[in-house]
Amino acid sequence: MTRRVTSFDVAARAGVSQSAVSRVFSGASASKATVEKVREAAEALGYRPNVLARSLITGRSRIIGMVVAYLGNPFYPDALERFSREFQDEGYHTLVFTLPEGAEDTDTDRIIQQMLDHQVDGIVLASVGLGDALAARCEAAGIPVVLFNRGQEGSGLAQVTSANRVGGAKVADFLVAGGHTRIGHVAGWQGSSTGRDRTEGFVARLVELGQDCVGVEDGRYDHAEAVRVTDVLLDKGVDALFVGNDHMAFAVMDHLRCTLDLSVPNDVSVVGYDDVPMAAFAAYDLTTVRQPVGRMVKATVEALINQIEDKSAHAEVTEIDGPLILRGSARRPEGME
Amino acid sequence: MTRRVTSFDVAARAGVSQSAVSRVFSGASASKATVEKVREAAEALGYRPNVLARSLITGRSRIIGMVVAYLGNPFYPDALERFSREFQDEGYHTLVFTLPEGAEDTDTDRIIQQMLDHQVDGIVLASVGLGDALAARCEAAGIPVVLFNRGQEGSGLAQVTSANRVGGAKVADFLVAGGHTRIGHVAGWQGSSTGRDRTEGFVARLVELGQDCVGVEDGRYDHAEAVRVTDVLLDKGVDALFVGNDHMAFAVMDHLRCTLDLSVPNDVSVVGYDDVPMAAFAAYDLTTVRQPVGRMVKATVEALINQIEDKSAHAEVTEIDGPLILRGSARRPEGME
DNA sequence: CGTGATTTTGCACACCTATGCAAAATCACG
DNA sequence: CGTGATTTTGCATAGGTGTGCAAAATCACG
Repeated sequence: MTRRVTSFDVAARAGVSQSAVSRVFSGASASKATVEKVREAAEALGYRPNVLARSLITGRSRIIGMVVAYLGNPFYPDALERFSREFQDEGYHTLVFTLPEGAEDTDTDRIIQQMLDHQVDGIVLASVGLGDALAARCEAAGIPVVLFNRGQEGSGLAQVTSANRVGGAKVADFLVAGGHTRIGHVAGWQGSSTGRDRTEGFVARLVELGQDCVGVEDGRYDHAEAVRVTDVLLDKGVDALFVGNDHMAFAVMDHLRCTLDLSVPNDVSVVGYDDVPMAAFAAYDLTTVRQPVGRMVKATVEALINQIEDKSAHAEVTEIDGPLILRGSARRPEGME
Repeated sequence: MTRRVTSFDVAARAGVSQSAVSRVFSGASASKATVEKVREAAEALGYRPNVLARSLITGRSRIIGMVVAYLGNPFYPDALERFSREFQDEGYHTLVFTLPEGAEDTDTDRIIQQMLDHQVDGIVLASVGLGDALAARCEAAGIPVVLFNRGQEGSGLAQVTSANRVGGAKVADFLVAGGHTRIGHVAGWQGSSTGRDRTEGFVARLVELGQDCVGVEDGRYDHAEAVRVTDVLLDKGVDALFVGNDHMAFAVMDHLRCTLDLSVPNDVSVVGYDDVPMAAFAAYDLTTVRQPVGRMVKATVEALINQIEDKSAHAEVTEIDGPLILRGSARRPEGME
């Protein structure tokens, strides 16, 4: 294994000083002639700048810390893949941090320390399940943070979500227009902003339309829990269910159809939230509100990089609207294609 | 923003030299007394060793490069999450690299360069879709590599897969025992070892049992393609299908049931491979061969770390056996629970 | 206490690049 | 060509740690 080739080697061969080489590769000013000589020598020697040394001295690692929790919900892998691509295209890289199951404060602290240790330039918190404490600590550490698919009121943190309240309202409009009169809601986890917002927008619009929600039960973004509370709502005689995300909606549909032998949408209409790829599978054919992952990711990346490169850029709150995707799991209003 | 606290600061406060501090934190020998003093001073100042400086000098980053491609198949997010956890527990971290859609050689080169730039200590290639060229180049770069869920014969590379041939054979046994006489196969991508091995084990066992496979069609691990070739096989009058992975099996089942209005398993039995979480969903209730992700990941991590810490450790080829999980998508033999 | 064996410690340097500063070179222009 | 303005270049140092080497300290033991 031969020694690494350094900027000194290149300098020697090109007949210039090491700093000249450094300047060429870090984009500082240099004369045409030197740039040429250095490029040539570097090419010949196979030189590449040492990222570690560079980071050490500039204090910028070009690494983004990405904290994820439940990749079981297919919305997140999709997002993660896009994040990785986008960051790569911007010259950054993605260091993944996974929070253990029952994340304690001590775990949170460890994760943060590790991110600080690696001197990440920015952090994406990509999961509704992440506690407020984590976000607060990241902020306190002076590293730019963007919350993805998660809000936190009054925190002053940058955040990107879909228009959850509006989305909830769209579902209310749709179900009422479809002639449903006993509408229930398997809510997303009420400890999360997405869960609360969707519920809030949904219930508020129902009331505006002169209906009362027959029941709201927290499904906690969990399969088993969603099934359990579905039974509770069925006891109240619902004819339509708005479920807080697609992942739970699948469980609810399975339960209705396979366990209880009910028909969806004839006996009960089901509407989800997210529009994960699986929602389009024929077995579910789920009517749902689309979260525009692509645009959400782009907005997040942009916001984060802005903060990193221009420290004065202040935190922005972005909400991206998504359409209701009409499929077969919910009865459609007359004449609506 | 206050300056970082360095080993010199700690040394000053503890009344020792900087090297003493270094030794305490890198686990070298030191007297009880100094360890005590240094620990105390470090605690008081909130000192943490600078990972970059450390990596720069030791040449080891404690970062693992993880190359993934299609996170659309839920098998991989699951694996990724586990990898991240396992590596974290071992004091390593996971830098994610995503290959663009139509990965060209030039893309591959760029990824490799980026991994070299970051001086990753090891690499996990976690996707059947990754070309041989990538693996070869990683190897050539002198960095330990382990192929996850992907083999490459005669390459001398370490690899961890499930027992794909055996798994294929299990499916053959099961379908024949179930009384099927016209068995077809929607194969996994034949450009990948997993695809080929499953097919090989399956077909070989069928022949052993005195049956001929009615047809083998490459589904290329793709939804649309799987559906297309299913039609081809149906034209040949199959009464059972072994599908190369669960992801395709879902598409096949949707097509059979929802488009063609056939019954699974009454008209056609379907068996998959992977046992992703979704296979247990009631809508599919898919009989499938389980890939023991947990054990596969552990084996991969172990093999990689062995190679990293003991350069003399040579590449091992690990195959982990998984059971056939009986569910409702395929007719069961008499008396089999 | 004396002597040799062993452990602990500090010094100085290596790792590789970016950058402030002043000298050198180039340019513009009368 | 002369002079000042501007660009380019090299020198030297910083960034924070690990580690070989020799000196110092400790230990074992007669």
